[in-house]
Amino acid sequence: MTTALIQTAEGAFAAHFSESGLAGLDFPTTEIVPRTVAPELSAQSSVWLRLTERALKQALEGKTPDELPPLDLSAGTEFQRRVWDALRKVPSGQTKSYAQVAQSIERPKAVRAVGQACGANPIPVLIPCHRVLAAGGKLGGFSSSLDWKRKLLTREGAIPTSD
DNA sequence: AGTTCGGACCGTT
DNA sequence: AACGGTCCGAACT
Repeated sequence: MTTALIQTAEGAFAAHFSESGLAGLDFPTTEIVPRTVAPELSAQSSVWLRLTERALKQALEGKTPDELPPLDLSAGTEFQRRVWDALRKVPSGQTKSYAQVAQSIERPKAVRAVGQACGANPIPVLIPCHRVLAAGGKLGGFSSSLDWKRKLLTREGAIPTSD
């Protein structure tokens, strides 16, 4: 699993690639990244990196990425992958509640579990866990800072009702 | 209107 | 067995 940094206007994201695709994406950290020699990226990984970089930048502008790298979600459980798939179907500018997501995957009562699965999302931004709000249009939670959730939503034109 | 409380519910560790 | 990025209704302020 190799890691590469992606510079954006918002800071440096870390992208993790496995043999089968993009497996993780981390929000910029304030920590100083140790200056190690970048391991060589396989030819394939560098292609994926370009795709990731492009997609990420588009997403940060609130646009829908025109192409994503292959995603490696094999680390997730069946339930989680189902949630993540459902998230990917929520278009930019729109939002769903945790309950709505639960219904869309045929588990209407697994509301809190959906919340958990969102928090376990290894590829935020590209898998839009931020588009899931609490009932009544309230912001709800976010593993990384809520500021990110707000920022992403406003960029997409989905105005989280106050708060 | 807004807030707080208490249960019910389900997947993960 | 305990914990969540929840939800809903009831009972408050």
